[in-house]
Amino acid sequence: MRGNLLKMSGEVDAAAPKVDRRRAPETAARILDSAEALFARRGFYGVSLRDIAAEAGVPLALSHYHFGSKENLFSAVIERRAGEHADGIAQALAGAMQVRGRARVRREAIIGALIRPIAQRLAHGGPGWKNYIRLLAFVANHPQEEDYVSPFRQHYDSLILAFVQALAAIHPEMAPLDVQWGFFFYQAAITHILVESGMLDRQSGGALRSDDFTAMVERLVPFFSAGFRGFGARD
Amino acid sequence: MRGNLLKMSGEVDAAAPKVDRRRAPETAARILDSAEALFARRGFYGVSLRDIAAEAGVPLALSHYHFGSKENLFSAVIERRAGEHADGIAQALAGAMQVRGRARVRREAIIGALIRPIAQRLAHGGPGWKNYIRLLAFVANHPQEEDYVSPFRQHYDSLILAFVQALAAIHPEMAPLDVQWGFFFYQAAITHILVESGMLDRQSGGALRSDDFTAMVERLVPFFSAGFRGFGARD
DNA sequence: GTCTATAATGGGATAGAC
DNA sequence: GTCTATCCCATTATAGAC
Repeated sequence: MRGNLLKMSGEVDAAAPKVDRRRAPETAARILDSAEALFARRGFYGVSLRDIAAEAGVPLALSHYHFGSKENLFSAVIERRAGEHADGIAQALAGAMQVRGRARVRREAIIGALIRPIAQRLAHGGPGWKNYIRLLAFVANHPQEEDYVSPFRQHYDSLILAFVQALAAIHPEMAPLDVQWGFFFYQAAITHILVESGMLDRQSGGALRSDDFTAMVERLVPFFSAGFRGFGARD
Repeated sequence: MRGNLLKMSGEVDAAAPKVDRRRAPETAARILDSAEALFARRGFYGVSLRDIAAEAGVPLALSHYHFGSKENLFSAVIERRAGEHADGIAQALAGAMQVRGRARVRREAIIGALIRPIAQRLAHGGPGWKNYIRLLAFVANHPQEEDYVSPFRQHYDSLILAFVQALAAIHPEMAPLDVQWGFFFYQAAITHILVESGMLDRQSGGALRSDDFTAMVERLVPFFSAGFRGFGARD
């Protein structure tokens, strides 16, 4: 109704106002960024591909062109950063396992090796990393039977196992199952904290802020380290 | 096509096979039960009113007749048990505040007063209570800006505040903000544990079960009690 | 209060021009 | 690679018979 009548004017529209953004990688990245941000806030079912495309400023069809389906897009969001994220934590753990000294010092190094790389990325990784970490926590709080959770599981289960083994190694006086329970409590707390539900901010009347990760880490490590003492860890 | 042709036979269908379930309260309760179970597993957006009606064995229209909208139904699910649930916890806290003895004993009484009534309902409250508690944890892990979260907030914020004040009262040697951080960590861990994401079961290879709430409570209370010692609580 | 039918909208996905 | 238009189905919600 509009284009056909003007077709005959040929290629005169050289100085077209529309930017030429025929660059697939950039477009795909924009879609991933938007999906990351929206999935992190409202979950897999709470976001439509239309929402994501609108946020990215691209037509709906491009999300299908680049990723095929909504589930694939979700997986791609996880995959984009999973390796780098897990590697950073694994390196921190490796460093912590070299720490020598009293049991308490070594234990706190290991405990800190999980949360410190995460806090670092939250503070200096930019908005993409913030959204990614929030999304990971969000997914970890969902039933693991859900299909879309599987890419998350594959990357992080072995990582957690390595932490439990490292703690068990420096605490031979503890029952291994108690080590596992303790680390599960720690992991559980982190998982809730990182979704930034806003509960702490509200309940404290603003005195404590759940996005003040520096303050949070400084409390988290000694608190959970002391928790292991409650299970008979020597110091 | 079917009913009209037989209409003339009058009221001979006295022994009709279909049960007369013209009892609104029972039907409404069935819808609430199904909604509770499904929302607890897949969240607000992950469940359709069709899913709920099918699970309840009632026509779709009845969910609108009894509750008006999906959001209202969600609120009704929360409201049905919120008072009884919160009262049980408040009573447990009141009992814990009467406990005398060493600081550690009194502190563990308060810490246990949050999780014990919940574990009790999980063990003996029947499937409805199990689903309800899982749903509460699920909601607590969602951004508090979401509209459907507000009925949750209204019931539980003041409850948590009472716990923090009770702990602060028996630990005047602690900085009040540290008490608040510690209880937030505790609450955060519980919030993740109660969604039963299945992480513990998988990571432990089945050695630990996140639905073994008796074992969990016996570990949870001493662990988090010890955590407060890491913040300088006397024992 | 219950139930069938349908309205009205939004969802994921695709065809085909450019 | 990009974009418009559209298919087809699921969704919430309502109208109206019983």
